[in-house]
Amino acid sequence: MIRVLIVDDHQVVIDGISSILEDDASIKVVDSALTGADALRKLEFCAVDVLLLDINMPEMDGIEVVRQLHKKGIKVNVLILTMHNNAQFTKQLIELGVQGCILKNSGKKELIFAINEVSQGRRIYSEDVTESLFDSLEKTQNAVDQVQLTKREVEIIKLIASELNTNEIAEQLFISSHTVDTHRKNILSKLGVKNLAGLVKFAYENQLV
Amino acid sequence: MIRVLIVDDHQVVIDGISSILEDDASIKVVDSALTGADALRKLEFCAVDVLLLDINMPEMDGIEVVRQLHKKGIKVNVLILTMHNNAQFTKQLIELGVQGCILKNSGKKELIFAINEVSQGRRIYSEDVTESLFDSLEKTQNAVDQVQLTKREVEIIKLIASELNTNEIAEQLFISSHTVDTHRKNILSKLGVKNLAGLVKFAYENQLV
DNA sequence: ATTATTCTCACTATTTATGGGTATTTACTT
DNA sequence: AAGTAAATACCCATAAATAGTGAGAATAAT
Repeated sequence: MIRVLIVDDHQVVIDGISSILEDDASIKVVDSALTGADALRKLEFCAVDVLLLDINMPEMDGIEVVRQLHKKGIKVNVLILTMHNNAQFTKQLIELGVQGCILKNSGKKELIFAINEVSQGRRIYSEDVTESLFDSLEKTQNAVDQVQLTKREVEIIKLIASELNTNEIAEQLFISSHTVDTHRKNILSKLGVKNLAGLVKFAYENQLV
Repeated sequence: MIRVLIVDDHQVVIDGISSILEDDASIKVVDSALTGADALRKLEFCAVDVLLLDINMPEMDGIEVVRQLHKKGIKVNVLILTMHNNAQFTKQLIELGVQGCILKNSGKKELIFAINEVSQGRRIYSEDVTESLFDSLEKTQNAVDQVQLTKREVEIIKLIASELNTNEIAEQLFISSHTVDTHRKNILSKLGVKNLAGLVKFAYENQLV
């Protein structure tokens, strides 16, 4: 028997999902909450296997709820319900260790299947979601080929990104610090960024780290 | 009929894969190459639907081959063959727009299926691979919770990462630049990093950007 | 009500980074 | 042989960041 707690700011959604899950003998909706705060409260006293969590909620959104769960040391399998399919968002969820994420327009079968998987500690991300994650990862590249950086410049970017200053880089490469300075200037102008921060950003977005 | 070009630095692997693919009527191995450079040469004159590409090769590795393909404007569906299952690596592949990636110890069926999918322009990443990608994404978080940053500090980190300097941040937040300076100092010491570069790195690794 | 944290501001001093030049040597291309 | 790109090096000047120290005011927590 899988005990589920439903969290959504709309009672109709809660009722709808409840009625769907009622049909399944292996799942029991033990409680529900209309706010994140309420969910956290109930999770402290109520044994729950799967937390069915809406993302878009006023005041405390789903992500914040998960963060609080971590802070309080409450361990529960989380299945996120979301309407949109944003990649940046998905990334965050995965990084938070959320077990699963399905779109709100998923069918009854998908929902029940997902709850079962998540309750076993397995990961479930609907195809649309992973697809959008891949898409977002794809975007980043390209820039490094657009900008004509020399080998030496790439080398120096990496060293800058690893927190070395001009002198340290000069020592490591056995060249004058003046030369490193020149390279820095050229890099900044080639990348069209204002300062070190922009440089490190570029390094990150182009996997030079 | 799917035309395949096999690239691997071991002739035995090429022969092995060839013999597997021979059994399938819809796939034809048109040629093979033992080095990345040779593969690039052959791709210019030979019509190929799917490039079956080994990653670990001396001199020019698979990733570099894909980069060169982009540079030369050669468009071909790439299916990567890999032995290990490294996440950082997978990320790079996805970012390069590689259609698929399967482990060398995959079975015959998986391989043929993957080639078919990739030839249609669809994406195929074996489960192990995506799993490891998820794992790596999960690791990054935590740090932001470990370090006790205040709201203001997080706010300032974001502004620094977007290439604003101290004065610009002060203007934007309607506070003195001295205050921003103090925050910067506290942030650097809390994060235990040496300079701006380390700060921006932290921002990136913790999705504060 | 008291404590603790956070946010705020200031001063000095030093180190680093940035922006503007110029110039030489090497290696590769045509 | 001439031209070009890359790596090297130096100068000057200014802007910005880092380090150290101290301290008042607002807020949240107990």
